Amino acid sequence: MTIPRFRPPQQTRSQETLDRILDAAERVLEEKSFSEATLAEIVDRAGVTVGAFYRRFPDKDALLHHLDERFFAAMHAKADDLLDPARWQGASCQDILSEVARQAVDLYRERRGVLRSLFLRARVDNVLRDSARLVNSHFIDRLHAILLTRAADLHHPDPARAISLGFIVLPRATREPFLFGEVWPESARVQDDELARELARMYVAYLGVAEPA
Amino acid sequence: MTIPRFRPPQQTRSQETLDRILDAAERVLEEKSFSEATLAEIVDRAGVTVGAFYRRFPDKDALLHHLDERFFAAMHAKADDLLDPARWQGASCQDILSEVARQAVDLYRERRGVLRSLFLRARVDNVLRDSARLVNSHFIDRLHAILLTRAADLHHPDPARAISLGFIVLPRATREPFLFGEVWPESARVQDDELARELARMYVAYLGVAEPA
DNA sequence: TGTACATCAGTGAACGCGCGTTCACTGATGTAC
DNA sequence: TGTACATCAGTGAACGCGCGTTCACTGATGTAC
Repeated sequence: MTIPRFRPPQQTRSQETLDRILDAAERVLEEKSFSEATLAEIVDRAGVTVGAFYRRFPDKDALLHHLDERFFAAMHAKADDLLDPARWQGASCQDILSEVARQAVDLYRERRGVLRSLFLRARVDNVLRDSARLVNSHFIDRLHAILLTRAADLHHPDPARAISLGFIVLPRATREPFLFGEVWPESARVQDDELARELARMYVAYLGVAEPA
Repeated sequence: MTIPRFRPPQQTRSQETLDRILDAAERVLEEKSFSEATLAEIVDRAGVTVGAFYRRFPDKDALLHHLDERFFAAMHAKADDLLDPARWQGASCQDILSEVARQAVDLYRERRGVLRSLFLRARVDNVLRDSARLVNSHFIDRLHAILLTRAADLHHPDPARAISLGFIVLPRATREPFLFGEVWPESARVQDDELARELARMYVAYLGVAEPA
């Protein structure tokens, strides 16, 4: 696994080219895996030629690493915003987890392309795997900080652990159809709203939140 | 998507060769994706040459379709066995779902290689996608048949739907780390036993099974 | 129970296509005086 | 405010490697009489 390198642009012209390449790449990745997506197609959509690509990136892999940096910076910020304790003063577990589930569904629907490629590549690329772990770790820490102040309401024998496990299950259950397609029969198809609602319900039930009287 | 073709062997010698190729393929797929796995490596491990491969299969894709047939036949049989109503006479939801969760974890650990390839390919190959849907449909039907006789115990507003959704979440939550690797930090790592136990607990809690007094 | 012939099984060198990468070149932008 | 020069940005044809696929061939197995 090579450390991703990247030559920063010196002129505004090249910054625009760079953005166009990255945007084009994301668009191609909506439909194709990273190895199916050819450089020819990407630069074509960006309206440049291969030479322009290799002026910015040492190789094709570096493109993915660059998408990774952009993406995980955004995710980190999202964790800070969504799971800010101040935001949830006086809110119930139910309130919090409903919103978390909804955000998760939206995220995976909107950025399925990049996410699929980053996710699959993380299996064999240590750089990508580590950044995924870091951001997941960040989310779990912040969720703990919020929910554990409500630990008295949770009837699971090990609330801290249950918060972690529940938060592992949530994205797994959410992203699969967006990233890899629907393998369930028609009758078991789920719309976004129902999915978010029921996953939140499942999480809440699992934690053993006391029913409001 | 082409219909998979397969020339059946006429001599026992060639049946052995065929088995060796399939076994070798499964072994290679433990570590690599289907496109990373080269025919050269597969036939090498099988101790034959490419020509022997092309005597049996029209192309590389047909290999995956053949693995698919073997695998989904086995899964169908497993559904019949595991979810046989007679087997669960007098058992609680808790009993049933614990066993289902345990079996799911075992399955995905043991057959991760083939499953990963079949799963990823199902996104773009209608034949594979349809056989996945069929077997999933079969599992859900049988689970309904068993659990709905206990519907009176379930406090979820729509028990039938909850059974379906819970059974969609279960394999999603189970297979991800086996098929695609662990993207969670050390502290959130889960062993097989705990995973199976907690997923069963989650499923039961979600259905709203009445606590035993 | 041999013998002749047809069919099946398997070999491995050669082919060719796709795709990432290179490189000699042209044009654009910035800088020194 | 021009002019000369250096550096940056981008072009696109050509290269080469990897890998799926083909094919002329040898050897093994079955069948008819």
